[in-house]
Amino acid sequence: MGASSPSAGTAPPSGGVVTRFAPSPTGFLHIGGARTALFNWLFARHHGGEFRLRIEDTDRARSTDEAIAAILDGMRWLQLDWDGEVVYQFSRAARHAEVAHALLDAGHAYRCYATPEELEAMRETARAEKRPMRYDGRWRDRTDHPEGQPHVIRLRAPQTGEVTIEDKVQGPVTVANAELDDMVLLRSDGTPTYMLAVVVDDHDMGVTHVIRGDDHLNNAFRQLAMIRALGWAEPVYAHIPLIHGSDGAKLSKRHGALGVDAYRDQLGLLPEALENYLLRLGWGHGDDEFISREQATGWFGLEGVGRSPSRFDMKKLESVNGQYLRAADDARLGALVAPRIESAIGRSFTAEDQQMLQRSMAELKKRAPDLNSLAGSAVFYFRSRPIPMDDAALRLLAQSPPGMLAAARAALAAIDPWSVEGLEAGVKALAETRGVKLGVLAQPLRAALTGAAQSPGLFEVMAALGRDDSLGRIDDALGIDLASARGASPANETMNAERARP
RNA sequence: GGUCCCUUCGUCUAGCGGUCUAGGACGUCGCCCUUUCACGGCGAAAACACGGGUUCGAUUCCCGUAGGGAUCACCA
Repeated sequence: MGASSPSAGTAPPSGGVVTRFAPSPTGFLHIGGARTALFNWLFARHHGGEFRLRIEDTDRARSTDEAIAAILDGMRWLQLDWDGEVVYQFSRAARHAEVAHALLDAGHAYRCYATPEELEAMRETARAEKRPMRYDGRWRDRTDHPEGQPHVIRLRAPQTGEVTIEDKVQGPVTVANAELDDMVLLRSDGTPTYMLAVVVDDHDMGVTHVIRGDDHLNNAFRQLAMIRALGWAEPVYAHIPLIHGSDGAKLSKRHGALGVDAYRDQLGLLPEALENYLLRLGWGHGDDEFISREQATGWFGLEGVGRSPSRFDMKKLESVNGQYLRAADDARLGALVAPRIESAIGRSFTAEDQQMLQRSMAELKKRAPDLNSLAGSAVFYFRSRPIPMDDAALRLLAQSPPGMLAAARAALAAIDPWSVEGLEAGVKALAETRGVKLGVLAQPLRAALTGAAQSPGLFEVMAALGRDDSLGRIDDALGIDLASARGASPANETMNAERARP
């Protein structure tokens, strides 16, 4: 487990807004968690307050260090910086127990000796009668406590009346106290339950606004009962709707829900794109689609958060990503894409490669929806001869009128200087003398030079490749036995083929 | 099943009683640009779940119905 932090950290600031993101480290930082974190971050920053991070690792069996690392990594990637030290909930178990015992001493809690079998029996009858399972309070008023027997500590919750939460997103939500039972605060092994831990930690950390998924809305009523018994300040609640999959059900692995690391590595997204997409999912500011972090910080408010769950749309995310990709700095893109290409071609980049890559970005980024596609579209520059041909390229070569490529090769060999203008003039002249459209010449050339059917402008490609490599690649293509090449080629391994889809 | 929540184009949303013959974006389709694919430009199809109220007037307010969702542990 990670570093311990027995105290909840810095003292609660006076008056300011304090939000928190409190994931349990039982898996990666998923998309819903990322959005919750983003909303909390934005709300805190908007109000000039604090945004804290707490790892809820009280479930010892399911919490892992890998998950903690993944969550922190994801937060950093999304640039959701938190204030103060990370609070590890497990390390605060003693404080949680202390509060539970204070509640016990004050008569707001009691010891319950019901056995697991008794509880299971209660569950059975509840099921049979189609009622929700509720602890029947059999130890609530008993004083004949068996000495030394295992027991839990339960909250003595109000049984009549009702509670209303003025939720900032959901509005006022009222539930009858009769619907709630006496929840367990301290387990029989003395460890705190989640219900106890959140309340105590939120209080000790000075959290003023609890912004979380609305799967916690029901919990809020029970937590409020505890807060009131303790006489602590009640936080403002805002329960945001969950993100659903395309079928409308809560997003899960079944929908290919991935950790944010996968959005970065496998899907090749830019963090600002994911952030923008997540922000617009369930929140809006007029017709604005592209919102910078500065604008978001200035505009964000709980009033803008929708009350109905929204569906995750990969297509739109990709589109947003494409927009950010086109706007991104070429040097930055080159740096992000380089490792992907290096692993594809199996060698490290030289300084020259770096420059070539960076120069190619301006054109390539216009047609790439993500970093993987971008890498895939740039990789042909760095392949060593003979370069692999994909099926579409082979088809282009096969369909090209006989002699066309050879004629083009001859014309190109005579071109001087080897520049975009010179190349364009030469090839266009040849097309004219041959009486064919430019495309008839350009397509087989494109295939020969790039191994693909799509690429940036042909003349730019040739200019970048240089005379020797360009001519060499054409010679290689001329030598391909097209009759047997198709299908037998091991070469249609584009990076896109390796790209994982959610 | 109990409780709670939700319901505008396929999707994300704008709309906060009259400006709505309902706006934007993604996706889809068509056209233009063009050496390919994109990018870009132009255009099209596409929604207020249903039924009652309230009101001079409902997409906007209220109530039902239907549909969807969340939650019902000594998990978090």
